[in-house]
Amino acid sequence: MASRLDRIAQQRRQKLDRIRRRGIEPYPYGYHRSHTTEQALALLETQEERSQEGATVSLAGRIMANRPMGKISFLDLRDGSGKIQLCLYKNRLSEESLELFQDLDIGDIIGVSGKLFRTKSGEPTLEVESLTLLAKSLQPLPEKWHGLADVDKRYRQRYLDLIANAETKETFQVRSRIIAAIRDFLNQRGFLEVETPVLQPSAGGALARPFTTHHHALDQDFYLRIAPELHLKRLLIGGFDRVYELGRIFRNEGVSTKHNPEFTMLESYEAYVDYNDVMSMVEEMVSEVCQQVLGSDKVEFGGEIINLKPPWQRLELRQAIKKYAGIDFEKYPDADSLRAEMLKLKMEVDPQKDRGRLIDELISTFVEPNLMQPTFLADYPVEMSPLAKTKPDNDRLVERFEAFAGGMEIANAFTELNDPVEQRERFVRQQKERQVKDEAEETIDQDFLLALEYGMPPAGGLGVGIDRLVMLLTGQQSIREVILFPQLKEKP
RNA sequence: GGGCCGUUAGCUCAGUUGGCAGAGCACCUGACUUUUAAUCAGGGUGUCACAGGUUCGAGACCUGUACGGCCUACCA
Repeated sequence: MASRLDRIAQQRRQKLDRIRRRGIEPYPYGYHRSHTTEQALALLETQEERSQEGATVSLAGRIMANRPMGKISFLDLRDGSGKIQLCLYKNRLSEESLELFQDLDIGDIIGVSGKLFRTKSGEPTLEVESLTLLAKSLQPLPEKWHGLADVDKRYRQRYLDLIANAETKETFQVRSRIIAAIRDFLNQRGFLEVETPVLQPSAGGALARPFTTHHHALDQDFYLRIAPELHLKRLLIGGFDRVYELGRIFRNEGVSTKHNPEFTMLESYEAYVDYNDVMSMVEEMVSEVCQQVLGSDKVEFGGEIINLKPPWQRLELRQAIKKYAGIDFEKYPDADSLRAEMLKLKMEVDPQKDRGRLIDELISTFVEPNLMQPTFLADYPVEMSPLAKTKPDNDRLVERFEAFAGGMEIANAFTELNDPVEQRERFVRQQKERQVKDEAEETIDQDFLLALEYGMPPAGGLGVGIDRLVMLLTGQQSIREVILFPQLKEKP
């Protein structure tokens, strides 16, 4: 709503008008800078080493501070690479530049050229000889010393957060490097990066409520994908032996410090390996990425030092739940008996939950919070994992593991089920159970089942929650701190 | 969904027992030729989130609403 313009914005608009009246374009099309501020600092050092005269350089960036000292003004200029001090001698500037300077504010984006020197106190400085306005700022920046602390504002106006808080900028630079390092790791191992549909006629590969949308020309409803899994497996069938996708997926569920409705997932599939091989790959990948991005394979998270160096602890799920909850789920082969046992622990148990979900609750309540150091939990009940292959000697368990660190689940992987008949049975059983409980009906991806019938090589598949991995490596306790524009409720 | 906490100037925050709306930074005016959280002198720029209620009087107390945070619940 266009309410009353505040005082500062009004003053700045007046300055903007004055600048225009003098025939200066306040939003020109470009500026040729010769150096970034970082390069300029390096150049000054080189000049000093060789005792050279300062050459003229041109820089561009945002004015971050102004310290007028009578006939001299010192400004801080910031660009993407860093910042440098500017020095303006008012009596050495042209009248035109001087007039322009009077109408500049902190926050304006300018181009400057002049010679580099060092002040008495040793500060690298550019003496401004010419001054060009590149963009007039009409809004005051957040305060320079305390920065921007209002969490709501930091997320809704992330650009201000990035300007005001160096740590925020650093977090997202690290995020970018983590993702690049993951790509490097997988590419070097011969994985092919692919892209599969976000819009899907049936949302499979995970059990989560999807977002729905509609395509007008086709007059057809679509789901936003909740996982890329079923399409990536089609590519294994098509003959790509190693594929991965790094992309956004969407789940229409709760929002919390560990959940955002859209988040970034890595999924990889490798033919002719099983979940043990994937386990080795995960610990190598995470520790190598960490080493490459942070220069260490240890990170601090929630006040604890987490050592990501392989090998990670391996624990059978059954033993882990025994250890932390005192329940051996193998002794309770159905939901009712397991629920009764959980009630003895004074857990509030949802009577709707099936055995798989009860076990999941045991994991998240008792086990997950204890897994600060990286740990693989292995061998999950088949009810929890309809896409995973059962163990050769036990058809109630599947070859699946989840990786935990910092008390969070960061990866999920299994030996992929490639028996088309069994896969169909598992889907049908799952669908029946869901219908009994009157949950949203899930359509079976018939096209995927058809694809499986052509033969999928035995394979190990992996899913990694990139946002949570970034949280772990940057020490952030909220997923909103590692997503540039997290989902928030619209302000009225 | 439930519980607790928060919302005061552009930003960061005070505001006592209910009694004239405050500070620092930013901004405006002036001084200052090596400052760097520059300094000095002067200036307060506000729908106290919103809507009701109690009261002679509400930023404060009560009720409701919105948004946010934390916890919890939900969640392959």
